[in-house]
Amino acid sequence: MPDSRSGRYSIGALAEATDTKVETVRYYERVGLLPKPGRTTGNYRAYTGDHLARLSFIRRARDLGFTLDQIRALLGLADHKDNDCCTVDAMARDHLGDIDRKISDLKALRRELNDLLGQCQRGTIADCRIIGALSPVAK
Amino acid sequence: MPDSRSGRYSIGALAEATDTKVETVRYYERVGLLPKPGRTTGNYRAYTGDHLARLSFIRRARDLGFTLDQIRALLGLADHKDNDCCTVDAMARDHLGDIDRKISDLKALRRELNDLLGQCQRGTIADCRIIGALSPVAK
DNA sequence: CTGCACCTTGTAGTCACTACAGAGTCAAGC
DNA sequence: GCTTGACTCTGTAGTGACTACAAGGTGCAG
Repeated sequence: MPDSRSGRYSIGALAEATDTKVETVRYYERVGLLPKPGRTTGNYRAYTGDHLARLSFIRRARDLGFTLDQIRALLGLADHKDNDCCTVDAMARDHLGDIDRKISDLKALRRELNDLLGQCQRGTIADCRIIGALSPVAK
Repeated sequence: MPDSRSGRYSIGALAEATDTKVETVRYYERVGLLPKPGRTTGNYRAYTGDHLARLSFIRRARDLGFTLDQIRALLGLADHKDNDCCTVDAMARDHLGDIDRKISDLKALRRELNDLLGQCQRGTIADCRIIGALSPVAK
């Protein structure tokens, strides 16, 4: 929770409010995703509500699987409120395509691994079908 | 293709045969997944059929999404042919569970992103639903 | 003998963090 | 005022699984 007098957050408070590790908050600052906050007399970072908003955006987008580069782009777009939002839409659409590809890859993988598992006869490694299926044709 | 006289492969030939980059083959050697091969007079690596078999195993397991640590374990098990294969089975089963979790996570993500996309009105960023959905409640 | 493809080692970069070490700050309790 | 403990600071290095590059050596065809 923010210091009631100044409305400012310590790094720990900001981290907790956004379910982020303190180190990660500093990391976002280092790579330029989160603007450098002011400092207290003791050189502690003092964040504002704007920082909280921005960090929440970043975390939410990360949860949705956007990369930090994509988020940088989204933040850039979000800062120009009079642009039209087709670019944002296109980015989300691209991302959706990526996710669809990943899902179908994983499903194929699942099928294959499951087939392998169905063949386990609980014998010795020498006739283990899983090891066999992973091994090359013959050597 | 192997040198016809010795049945040995250069690193490039091994890489090509297993659809692996040369650097990756050297990387597997460095991290102890692939045994160090013999060398030619000119200090080139000279691989045998055993190396080819082992690298094929590694690549196939990687394709199936096993981590290098898991592959290390599988290779260790595969080397003791009289062990029973329940351990292998359990590893594959665990891995299948991981994959199922990933698939359902991605599906949830997909739903969420798709809902967001359905709301695009092609207006300005100021009323973009995607940006809005990513942004925190109010600041 | 010249060119070129291939190989060698070593090092550093990628992504998105995460984990430390060693020091400083701050507030509460005694 | 002093101690304790939680918090914060900077800087550096580690993770996984590669990937890229530099600067040099090797091997072979023309």
